[in-house]
Amino acid sequence: MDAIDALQVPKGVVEQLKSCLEQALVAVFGEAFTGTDPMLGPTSNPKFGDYQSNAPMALAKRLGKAPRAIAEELIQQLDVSEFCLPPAIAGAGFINFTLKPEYLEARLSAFQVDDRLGVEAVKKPKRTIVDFSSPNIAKEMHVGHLRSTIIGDCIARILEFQGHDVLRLNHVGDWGTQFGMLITYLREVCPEALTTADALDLGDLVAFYKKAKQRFDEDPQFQEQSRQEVVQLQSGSKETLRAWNLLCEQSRKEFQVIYNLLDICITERGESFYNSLLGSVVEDLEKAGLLVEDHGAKCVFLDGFQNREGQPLPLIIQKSDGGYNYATTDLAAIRYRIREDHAKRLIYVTDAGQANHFAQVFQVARRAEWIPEDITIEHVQFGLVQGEDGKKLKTRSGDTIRLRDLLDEAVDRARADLESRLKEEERHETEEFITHASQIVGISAVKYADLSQNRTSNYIFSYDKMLALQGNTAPYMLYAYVRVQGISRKGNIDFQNLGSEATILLREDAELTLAKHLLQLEDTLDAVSQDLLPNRLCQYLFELSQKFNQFYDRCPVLQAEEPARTSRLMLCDLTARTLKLGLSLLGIQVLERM
RNA sequence: GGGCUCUUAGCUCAGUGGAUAGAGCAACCGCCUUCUAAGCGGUCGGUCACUGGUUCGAGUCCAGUAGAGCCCGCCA
Repeated sequence: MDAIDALQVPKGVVEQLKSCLEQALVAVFGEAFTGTDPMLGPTSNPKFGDYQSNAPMALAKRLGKAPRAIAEELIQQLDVSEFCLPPAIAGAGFINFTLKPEYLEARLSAFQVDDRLGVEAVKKPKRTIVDFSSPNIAKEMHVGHLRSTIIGDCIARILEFQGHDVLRLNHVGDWGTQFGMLITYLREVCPEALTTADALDLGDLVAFYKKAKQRFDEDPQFQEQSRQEVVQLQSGSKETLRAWNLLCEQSRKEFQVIYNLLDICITERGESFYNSLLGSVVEDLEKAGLLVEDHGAKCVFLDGFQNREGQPLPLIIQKSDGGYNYATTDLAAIRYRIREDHAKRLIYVTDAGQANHFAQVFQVARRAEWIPEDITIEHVQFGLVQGEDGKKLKTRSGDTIRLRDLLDEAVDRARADLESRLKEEERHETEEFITHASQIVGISAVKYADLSQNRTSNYIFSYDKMLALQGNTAPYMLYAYVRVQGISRKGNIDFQNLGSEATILLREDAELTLAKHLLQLEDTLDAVSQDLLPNRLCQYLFELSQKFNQFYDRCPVLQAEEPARTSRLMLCDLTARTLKLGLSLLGIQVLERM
C-alpha cells in the first residue's frame, strides 16, 4: 500500500482494527455477535506487538469453546494485511497485532503536510462551557486558584483543538456576603475608596478585607449591617453598585497581570451576572414543588445527604434575610448556560472540597428538570496543593501564598539555574535571551508539574522537582524540542523544504518505536477529552521525549547517508511539531534554544 | 454520625478488567575524537493498606475494616 491509500483511510489505527475485528466476529459467529466489543487496546508489553484483542477469552464461556480456538477462527476471517503483519495468538488466547513498517511510513509521510498531525477535528462539535479559575474580587489570587486556572485552560485548549465550540467562563466571586462586609467596613474607615477610582490598590484592599472579615466574625451588629449591604447590592442600590464596580475594576486589573503571565484567555462572567435571574430560580423551584420553608429560609431538601444528626440536609436557595447564596447563583448559571448559551457539555473545574456542593446543585437542577438528557454536566475536581511537609501550602509565616509570588519565584529560580549553567559552560547570551528563557522555563515548570499529576489526588508542590532537568518535567521536554532545533541549525536544514521526494523509512528499532508513538497523538487526545485528565497528555509527551532521545542517541541524523538522512530529518521534525502542538495544548510554549 | 477523595518501590507518582505491576527521583555501575551528556544504557528496589466477594482473569469492579485529607443549614 502507498501513501495515497493511507490518506483515504483517515481513521485512527485503533478504529480500523476494531472495525475489522467486529466484522470478523460477525462473519465467524453470526449476526448475534453484531456490536460485540472486540476488546482491543495497546499491548501490555512491546514484545507482544502493538495492539492486542482480549475478545477470545471474554467469549469463551458464551461460545463454549477454548479461547485459543476462538482466536484461531477469528484470525482466519480477519484481513488486516493492509496495516498489520500477520496477527499472532499468544498466552491464554490473546490476539496480538504488529503494525507494518510500510503502513507507519505512509501515515507519517502524510503528516508532513498536516498541521494537525493526523488528529481529525470532531464531526459533531459540541457547545461546551469550561468554568474555571474563578478568583474572588477584592482578594488576591493565591495557590488555591492555580490548579483550576491551569487545568481549566488546558481542558479548554484540548476541546477547542478537537473542534468543539468552547466558552471559557470566569465565574468570579463578585457578589455575596463577603462583599457586603467589605463595603460596610470601607464605609467606616475609608469611604473615598467607594467613590473614587484607584483610591486603593489591591494590596490595601486585601488588608481591608482581612480586617472586615475579622469584624464580621466577632461583631453581630457588623454582621447584620453586612447582610443588609448585600441586600442593597442585590436590589440594585445605585450608590452600593458604584462602590462595588470600583472594587471589581481594581481587582480585574490585578487578575489580568496573572493571566498574562500564565497566557490564559478567559471571559469574565461573575456571579453578579445572574443576579436578575435569581428570583425566577426560586419561583420555578416553588412551582416544581421542591421548595420548603425552614427556619425562615427557602430550601430544597436533598436525597442522600444528611446533617450530623441524621436529618435530611437542605440546600438553601433563599436565606431568611431574603438574600441569595451561591447555590442559587449556580442553579441560575446552569439554567442560563443551557437555555441561553445552548451548552451541551458543562464543565466545572474546582477543588474536590466542592464535590458535595456540586452534587447537591446538580441534583436540584435535575429534579427541577432543567438538565435535558442530551446534556452532560461534570464537576472536574482536583486535590489540594500541599507543601513538601504534606500540609496545605503556606508561607513560612503561615500566610497563604500569593499566586504572583509563587510564579515569580519559579521564574527567578529558572533564571538562577540558567545563569549558573551559562557561567559553567562559558556561554554568553543576551539579557533578552536569558529573560525570555527563564520566563518560559519557570512558568512551564509550574504548569507541567500540576498537569502531569492525576488531578484527583493532592499534589505536593516542589520547585526543585518541577525545575529538575531530568525526569517527567517541563525542562526535559523543552530540551527534547531544542535538540531538534539544534540539528536544523547545525545542518542548515529547512524542515519546510526537505524536497518533494522526501520519504520516511523505518529500519532501526528506535525509529519504529518513535514512529509508533507519533501516531498515538489522536488516541491520546480522544482519551483526554473524554476523561478530562490532562496527565495522560503529559505522559504521552514525556514518553515521546524519551523515545526521541533514544532515537537521537542511537541514530545519527546529519551524518547518516541518504535516504536515511532525509527520513531521520523528517522524524525529527515530526517529533518537534508533535511536542510543540502537545505542549501548546497544555498551555506551554517552546524555546528554540535554552 | 454522614458524604466525597485517597492508600502502589526508600521518596514523588503512573497504571483503560487481561500476559512477568511501571516511570521519574534517590543510590550504585557504565557510555562524550560523533547533531547541546539538560542525554542514553544497566543494577538495586513491591504482601498494589487489610479481609471477603464478583469474574475464565482484580492494583483496577462490589462490600466491609483500618488509616489520611477535605466537606457537611443560611460563606464561596
